[in-house]
Amino acid sequence: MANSPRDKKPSKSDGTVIPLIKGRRATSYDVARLAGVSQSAVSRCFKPGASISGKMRERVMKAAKELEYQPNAIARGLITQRSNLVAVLVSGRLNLYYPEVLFKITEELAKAGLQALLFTVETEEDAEAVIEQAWQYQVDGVISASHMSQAQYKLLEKRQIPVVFFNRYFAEHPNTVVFCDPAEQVHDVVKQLQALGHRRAGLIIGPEDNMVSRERARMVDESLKACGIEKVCEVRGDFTYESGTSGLQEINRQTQEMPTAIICINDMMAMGCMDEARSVLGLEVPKDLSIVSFDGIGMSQFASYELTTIRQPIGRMSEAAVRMILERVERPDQSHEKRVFEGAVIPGGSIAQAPS
Amino acid sequence: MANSPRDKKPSKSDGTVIPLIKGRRATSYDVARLAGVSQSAVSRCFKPGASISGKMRERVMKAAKELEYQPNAIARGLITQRSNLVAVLVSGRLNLYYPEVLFKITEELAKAGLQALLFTVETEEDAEAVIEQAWQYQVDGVISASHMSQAQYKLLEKRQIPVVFFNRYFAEHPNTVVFCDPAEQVHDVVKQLQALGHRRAGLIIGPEDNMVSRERARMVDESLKACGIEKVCEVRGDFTYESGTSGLQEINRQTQEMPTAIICINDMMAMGCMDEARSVLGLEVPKDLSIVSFDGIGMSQFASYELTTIRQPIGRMSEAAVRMILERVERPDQSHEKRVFEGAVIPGGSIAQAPS
DNA sequence: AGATAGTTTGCATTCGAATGCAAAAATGCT
DNA sequence: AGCATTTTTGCATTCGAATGCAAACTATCT
Repeated sequence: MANSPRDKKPSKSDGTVIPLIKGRRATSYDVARLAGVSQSAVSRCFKPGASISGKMRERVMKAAKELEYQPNAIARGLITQRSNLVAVLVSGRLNLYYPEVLFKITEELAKAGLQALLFTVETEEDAEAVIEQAWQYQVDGVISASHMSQAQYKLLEKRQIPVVFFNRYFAEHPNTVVFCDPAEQVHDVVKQLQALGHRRAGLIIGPEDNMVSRERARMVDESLKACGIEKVCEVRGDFTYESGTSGLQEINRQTQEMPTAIICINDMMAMGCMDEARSVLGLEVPKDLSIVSFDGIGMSQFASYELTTIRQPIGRMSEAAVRMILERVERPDQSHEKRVFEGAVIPGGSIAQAPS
Repeated sequence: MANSPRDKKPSKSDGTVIPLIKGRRATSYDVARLAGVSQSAVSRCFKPGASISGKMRERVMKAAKELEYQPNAIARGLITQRSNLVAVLVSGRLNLYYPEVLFKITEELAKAGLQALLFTVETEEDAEAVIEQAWQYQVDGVISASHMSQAQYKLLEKRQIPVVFFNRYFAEHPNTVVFCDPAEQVHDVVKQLQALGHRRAGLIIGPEDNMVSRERARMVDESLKACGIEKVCEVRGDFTYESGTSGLQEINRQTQEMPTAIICINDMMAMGCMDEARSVLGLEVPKDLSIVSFDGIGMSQFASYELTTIRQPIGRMSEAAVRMILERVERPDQSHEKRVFEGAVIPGGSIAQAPS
């Protein structure tokens, strides 16, 4: 066993370097042979901070360049127990909040030298399968912006895979979270509505099991109460545009007299709501109906909508999520942290004086 | 060397199974030990179609379940030379065509047991870095829906990494491609414009280096010529909403008299264009200005826009792309294939009789 | 120069699963 | 039962990089 395994490969024993067989990629052994050094030296050249002399580094790098050598991340992962892969769980549903988050997170991960392994998750059953997949791939961490049950979270915890929740968390459990708390802004916006003479509002909320929706709805309820605005109706949607349109119809059906303001729990539904109001119910927005919402996705500011909405600082939140995953990977036993960002009101053109 | 390496791990030599040290994941050796079989047997149990008896499978599976064993995809990848990872290159720019494609592709990959390694690419320099990353991760293939130079493609080819291009290709090179060719539909739409009395059209195209834009523009030019519609103006955008708004402004500036129809090379720009026409230039769409475009993204059918657009069958195209990657991975020497899908006109409310 | 401390380097082993080969077991056939 | 086949199983090795340890250098100081 004194010989390196590579010596069994076709190579003249006199040390002459033979060309790589077509398609085989250069390994650290190939580079070592060409540079006339040991494989360990090659390895160390590619490890920042390793003990290596300038001369050696130069020789190795030259050989590496010649062979177009790049360390094999898979093999590295095997030995270091770090894959540098992070599973990112998002919903594929057409709620355009997700792509924005996803792209931001991917970018931030890339900056930190990590790769995003993308999973789309629609239900908790999906999450089940996804978690197993992620586990097989030895992901260093999981950023979850989509469904995940408590049991599933516990499983990941037990397996010591750090999880960062993006805009969701389990109150009963310590967990690492990035969150946007728009309480303040909700209050501002509702006060604005009040000042504009609104006394009756409708609410379009999200799925029952969705925590963001529940929280936002709670804040809205509180603020409405505090401002003396009556909630005349509450209907449930699923965050999509379509459920915004049907939501408004539903409100229209359930009330004898339409409320003067609609609060939607996310922008997509608000857009559906606005379109429905204008093109089907023949209402003018904001003259006849004011609409406000949450998220502040890019689209919400298109001239057709110009929503008054409460923006989440997605960029900062994504950055935070990646930082936190990194930290938890480095120091898994560190205690959990919750980073809560404020929202910000984007004053749009979707609210106005209440009609009399 | 007669002992399995695992025997060096803390385990009583009498064969008693000791509990896993906290956090260490079970390996095939652990399962083998617990089940009293060899590691190879365990491995074979998880390989579909391997030669194994029912009794053996049962025993192993029981032990595997107990230890929550799942094969380590990283280690497997190392020995099989297949990572089951596919790099997906998209643009992170706010062109909402990408998220749709991305989510579809991810879903299809998952069905085939592959994982999407997500990369956002804005420029060819980005592509450079991304290709190196992908190479390090031993991806089995690349699906590129974003920037990639010919040199970069050649590099991947040389490294024997199959590439499937999504809506782009190099004419000078054999390559595997999924493409949407809307020539027929362009002709239909332009004829419709003609029938509606349009004689002067403006064109908002995409970046010069973008092949989809070039091709679409070429088809539009041809059809316009064939239908006797004059192209009064052509301005360049970058596929974003904003470049649609500024594009229309530019057209307004460049022409003494506005054209009666605008053809946008993608939906996002068309939406910007439409909003600008309505809210800034005070034009009614479609009464004063007809707008048509390409892609058929979800948003384009929102009631505020209802674009007449030429849809790409993204679902089928994504499925095809994944199939093709799989095929090329299985049989790398197979000749290339180009799958060309027709577009489909979505008749919207964004065109009407030309004003006199 | 010689002793000492500090760097660099190479050796050998390790990560966890897959697989060619040969041995062992099960099956079929006379 | 005896022999030939076929199917299962285990052994030993392999994939490619990282790393603890000891050996081989360098640099420093007296």
